[in-house]
Order: sequence, then C-alpha cells, then structure tokens
Amino acid sequence: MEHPTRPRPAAPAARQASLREHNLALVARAVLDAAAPPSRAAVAQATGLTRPTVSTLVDRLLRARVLDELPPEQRRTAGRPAVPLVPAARTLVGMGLEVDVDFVGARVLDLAGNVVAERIDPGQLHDAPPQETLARLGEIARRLTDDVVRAGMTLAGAQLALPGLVDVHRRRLQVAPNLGWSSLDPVPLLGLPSSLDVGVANEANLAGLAQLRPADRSTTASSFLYVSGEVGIGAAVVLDRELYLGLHGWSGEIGHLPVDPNGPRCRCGATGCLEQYAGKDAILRAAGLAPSDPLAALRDLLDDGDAPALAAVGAAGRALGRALAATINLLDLDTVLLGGIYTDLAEDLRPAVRDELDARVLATPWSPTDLRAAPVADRAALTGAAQVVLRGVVDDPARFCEA
Amino acid sequence: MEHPTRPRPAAPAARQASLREHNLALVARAVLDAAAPPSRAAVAQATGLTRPTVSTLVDRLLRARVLDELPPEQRRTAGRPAVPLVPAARTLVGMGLEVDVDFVGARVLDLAGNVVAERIDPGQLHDAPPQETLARLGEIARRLTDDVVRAGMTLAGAQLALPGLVDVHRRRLQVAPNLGWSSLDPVPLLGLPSSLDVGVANEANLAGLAQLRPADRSTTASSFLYVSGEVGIGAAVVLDRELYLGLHGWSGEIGHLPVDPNGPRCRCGATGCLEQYAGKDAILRAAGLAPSDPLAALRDLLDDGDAPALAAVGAAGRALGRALAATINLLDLDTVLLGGIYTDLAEDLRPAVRDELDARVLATPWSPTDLRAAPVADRAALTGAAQVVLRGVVDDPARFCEA
DNA sequence: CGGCATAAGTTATTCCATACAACTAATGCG
DNA sequence: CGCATTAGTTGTATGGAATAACTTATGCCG
Repeated sequence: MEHPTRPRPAAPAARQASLREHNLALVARAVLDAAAPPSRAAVAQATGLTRPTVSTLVDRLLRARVLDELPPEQRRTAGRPAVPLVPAARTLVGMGLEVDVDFVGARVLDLAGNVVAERIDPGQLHDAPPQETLARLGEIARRLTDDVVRAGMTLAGAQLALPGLVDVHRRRLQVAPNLGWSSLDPVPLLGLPSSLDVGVANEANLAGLAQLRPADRSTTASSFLYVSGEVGIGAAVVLDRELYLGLHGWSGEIGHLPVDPNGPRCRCGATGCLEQYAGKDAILRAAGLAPSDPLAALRDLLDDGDAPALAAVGAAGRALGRALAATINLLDLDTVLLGGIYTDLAEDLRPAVRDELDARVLATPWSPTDLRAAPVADRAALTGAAQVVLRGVVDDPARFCEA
Repeated sequence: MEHPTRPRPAAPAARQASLREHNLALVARAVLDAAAPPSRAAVAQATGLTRPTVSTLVDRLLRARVLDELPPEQRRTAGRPAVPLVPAARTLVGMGLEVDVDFVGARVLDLAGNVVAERIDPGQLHDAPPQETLARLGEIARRLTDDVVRAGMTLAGAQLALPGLVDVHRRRLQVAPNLGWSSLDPVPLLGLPSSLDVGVANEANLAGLAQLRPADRSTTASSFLYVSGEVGIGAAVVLDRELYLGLHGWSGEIGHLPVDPNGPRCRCGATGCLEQYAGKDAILRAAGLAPSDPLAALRDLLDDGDAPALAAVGAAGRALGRALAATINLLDLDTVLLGGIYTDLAEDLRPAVRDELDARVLATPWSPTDLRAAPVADRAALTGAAQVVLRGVVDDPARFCEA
C-alpha cells in the first residue's frame, strides 16, 4: 500500500522490533536528507543514536542496498578518515506513472534521485477510453520494469498520477473531467503483475510533493501550497514535508473556488469558478488563442506586449490571487509555488497575484506570502509519484533487510 | 509546552526508554478511548501488548494517578472477575482559560471529563485594555488553581483560548479584532506562577477539538470541519482526531472568504467577506436587531415567521454554504459541525447551506456532506482548552510517573 | 622517522522493556 | 468438590541500544 504520505496513524502496535525499524528508518532518512554525504559518526550526531548502534544499522542498510559507501575522503584534519554514506544508486527504484490530457508516461527513479529510466508518449487523450490508455501505459511500465530488473535493480512499487479526484485508499478514480473518465479502478487496467504494489493519487498532489527535492539539491520550504495550472487547476498542501490529503485524497481542489458569482458558468455547474479565469484554456481564449495552441504562442504575445494577452494574464492573476488568498487564510501557509503553466508565467502573473495576496491575506503583516515559481517543473507529478514509492522504502527499510 | 496538537515531529530521537513511554501512552489512551471501562486483559487485546506488559504499565499509571480501578465487576460468565480501569477522577487536571468579547472564564477538567471547577465572569470586553482583562482572568485562574490544589489535585497546565490570530509556537496573539487587541504576549499578563505551563491557541480551533469528546460519550466523526459563528467566524479543521494548525496556528480563518466581490466593505479591507453576511452582528442587523441584542431575540423573530429575520438567516446560510463548499473542496472533509451561534440556528440555516453545498462541493456524488449542529456547545473552547492540557498528559504520562 | 593527538569505526559488556510460559486467583457449573 | 474459564502475576529469555574500552587511520610536531 503506497500512499502519498504514510497510512493513517491507526492503532500503532508497539513491540520491541518496532524500535529497530524506527531507528533503521531514522538512519536512512538522515543519510538521504543530509546536505553532504555523512559519515557514520555524523549520522550518530544527527540522530542522537550512538556510534555503535548507527554502525550496525548502517551495515543492515548497506546489505539491503539502501545505502552505499563512497571511498574514504581525504581530510585536512587529524583522525581516521570518514567513510561517506550516500543513498544507493541503481539498486532499489520506484516508478512513477502518469496519464494526462496530452501524454502518458513512466519514470523510474533511484534512491539517489537519478532518473534511471523514462518513457513519455505524447498524444491527445481527451475522451480516449480508459481501457486503451491505461493498457498503453501498462505496456510502457512493463517495458521499463523489464529494463531495470535486467539491470539488477529492484522495483519497490509504482504510483499512478491522475488529473482528477482520486480515492487514495480505495485506489479508485472518481472523476477526471479533462480525460472524460469517471468511476474507474485504474490499477487492474494497467495489466501489471499483481506482485507490484501500485498506488494512485492526484497529479497536483504528487507534483507538489516533488517540490520537496529539487534536482539541484537546493532546499525548498518544508511547508507550502503548490498550485498546478493546467486545463484544470489543482493544488497540494504540504505542511512539514507531509502532504495534507484530506479524508480521501481529494484535497486541493482549488479550481472551483468561486472568484465572482456573476462570472461565466463553469462546467461544474457553478458560476465564476477560478478555472474560468485562470485555467489554461481560459487564459488562451482570453488572449485570443485557441486551447490547442502551445503555451509558447502566449509567451510570444506577452513578450510583444500584446494587449489582450496581457489583459488575459492580468485577469488570471487577479483571480488566482483571490483564490490563493482564501486558501492561505484557511490553511496558514506562507509559501506559494507556482506550477504547471504558471511556472513559465510566474513573472507575468506575479504583480496581480501579489496585489490580491497583500490585500486579502490576513497574516500579511506578520508573515508575508512568498510567491515563486516551482523549482521542479519537468513533469513534476511523474517525479513525485516515483518519490512516493521511494519514500515508502526509506520509511520502512526493514522490508528490504533479510537478516 | 502545551500545543493544541503535539509539537512538530521534528527529529525524533529513538532510545530504548522511548518504547516504554510510547506504550505507556498507548495504554493510557486505550483506557480513555474505550467505550466501557476495560480490564487489563481487554487493554492487552486492544493494544496488541501482552498481559504482563500491560499489567506493569497499568501499575505505573495507577501510581501516577492517571488511571483508577473500579471494584471488580459481577460477571455472569465463568472466570476470575475483571478489574475495570477508568481514567482517574479529580487527580490530574487541566485548566482551560478564555477571553471572549462578552466574558472571561476558566474551567478545570479532570481526566474523566468532569468539570472540577469553573468560573465565568461576563462583561463587555471590546476595547478593554488587555493588561486589565488578562489580570482579571489570571486572578480567576489563581483562585481555581488554589481550590483544586487544596483538594489534592495536580494541575498539569493551562491553555488560553483567544478569538484571533494566535501564534501557538511563540504563544503570541497577533491580532484579535473583536477585542481590539494586537501584538501581545498574553501569558505573562496573566500573572500566573511560571511553573505553570500555559499554552495559547485560537478559540475556534479549541472549540473544534472539544467536539471530539461529547459529554454524553457519544461518538462524533473523527474528521470534520467545525465552524464557529460569533461576531467573527472561525473554523477548525480536524482530521483523524488531529487539529490541522498550519504554520503558526492561524488555520481556519474562514470569516474573510470572499462570498461576493460586489458585496459590502469589510473591516479587513476587502469586500463581500463571509463575515459581512453570516457574522453575528451582520445577521442581527439584517434581521432588524441591534448587535447588542441577545440571540434569543432573533430566535423569537424566527419563530414568529418574521420576514426580515428569515431573509437574514437565509442570506447568511447561502453565504455560509458557499464558503463551506470552497473549504470542503480544498480540504476534503465530509462532516461540518455548526458551532457558536450557528448551533442554535442550525435548523434555520440548514436549507440554504445544504443547497449551496450540494451545488458546489465536487465530491457530493461520492461523499455527501454531513451537516449538523455541534454536539458540544457550552463554551466549547474552554472545554477544548482544558482537554488540550489533558491530552498532553495522556500522550506523555511518563512525565507524571516518578518510578 | 617515531611518538602523540585526534577522530572513525568496532568489540565486549551491561541494561532494560517486552515476550513467553507457567503460575496463582477467583469465579461459574455440573 | 473437581473442573473449566478467565484475570492477573511471577520468573525467565530475548534482543535492541547504551556504555566503555578498544582498534584503525590519519595529521602534526619534534
């Protein structure tokens, strides 16, 4: 059972072995989260465990191929040189899967954060039958799985990102308007071996999680609101590096926040939803482009100072700012990461969004909102999905330790 | 350090003693959450620990006066009769403190949930200087403390509920518009002995937490949105019995969700905020009453079928419904508890709120929203504040075990 | 070049919370 | 009165982690 965050606390039994598992995970996380490859002694320092304890735990993690040793480093100080520890590359890997309106794809990451294998198949998938699309994705997944297994890696699981309401506990898609899908059990349709653990989650939520680990190892905030602007608009609430999922995993449906009750009718039935102002199609249409036009066309218009395009982005920014202000008031976050098409439009959107945030966020005087482009932009959901699998490994490495 | 929920996960050290503490808390919680007083054997069953282990842990909790034994029950079945375990009454107690626009008060609860001591002082406190008001409250607190200590009880801590933006980590009040207070360190102004641990939190958040334990021991949902309608409107997000606090504890500021950008100007600077439609003063004014009129006056008008009153409540319900729909879309909750003045108005508000929820909540087809009056209505924040202290005791009973 | 300080990592021992198994205690039942 | 049954206790074993002492591998200084 892979979940975007660990399963509900439930009733935690508390035997003695839990201690070892807990500390094993603690050590693994310390190595993965470290700024530079730490020695056993440094891990002991960081975790509060003693050096002997860390040693035995590290040995176990080395045998499980969760960690790896680097050659002893040359130090300038006295003392025995440390053996730097790093997450193992190309051993345990996790697979992210995604279906979106214009592609299906899979990406395999290892614990070091490397993309080990990837395959993206573009195509217009709106209203394509789910059986067909998911079978196609399953085929890709199977091929990548074969590749990595042949290369000696162990696939720990997979996570499927879908642009819609996903029940993460039942692994069920309730509805994905932009795909034209509803009431679906997507996992069986992939046709993957049942031994492979496949979780399902919302695309924006997974993309949000991916922001926690930029490829350049720079640090992002550990709490933020990630907004994904696509045809629909989704969001992820991340607090203390944990995703807020809500009851089912449907949290973050920001696209239908009411911006103006007198506004245009939305396909959700209400009027004046955010999506009608700041959704991809809405922006393009307001800028005088067609929904099928590439985003670059809008970029060009903006760079040329085209008035309708500037007006479209301004209106989108104001609407987005209002919706974000409401969200921030409700959730008490101080960082907003602009994802999806908003990443490229960040500088164009900023003034209008800023104005609305400053005017409407109650906490502004004490905690002004940090508004920035999302650091991970390249199909972040795919990366986030794979990371969820790997997070499952790091949170319970005991599963992969035989002795 | 009392917090509405336990402090941030941070870096959990993991020594051997943690195991005992964890299991101690597990056993304590099992007894407190049980539907009927359980035996040691039943606790063992419930927790997954063995009977000998439970026995030693229970002994410790008995010595710490966290638990108590009842006289062995008469059973109809064979076997040695069980000794029922209950939370100890009148031993360890927690104090809730509250300042609101029309009263200051303190309430002391024991682990069994009994109100052990209470003192409410009504008064119009809008624009009263915080030094004075908090000193008054401190005086009450000191008197209650003396009473319970004299009666042999141990006061584990206190928690102060305030109607405003409270930074729970710094224990600081940023702003409380309805009190006319801002930028305040309230705890020192209470003048309580520094040995007493006093936390601070938002009134609506604490009232929301209180809903988890109705006095009649009936079960509420473990996840819900609690809405507190007063002069301002606040909310608490409770997921899996845990309060979502956000970064600072400012979550749940629902009162300034925009309902209609063309609506009346709000003192927050924006226009058409929820508070302008569904705040206590707004409803009373729209019903032709004065803000100072008691709620009963509105009740009478409604019962008489007074048209302006009905219209006022209808408008409030529609506005509230829209704001709640936005909140539910964002947070994925399926239960809304109406608190504050909304409790009494629940049946009057229901139709309009229902309509808006059904129309706007995306998840309605799969998870219709349960809308009901809050089960704990009698100054719930005061109760919730005391419970936060007691929760701290139950989560770490080792603090009170000497041996 | 050899002793010494220093830091990393390991080995041997102790400690302690829990599991396990066997016991005692207190009841109903035939 | 013996027996089955369930609650609770005692005594022993297990196994993680702490502690302290050790080994290893370096830089530094005379």
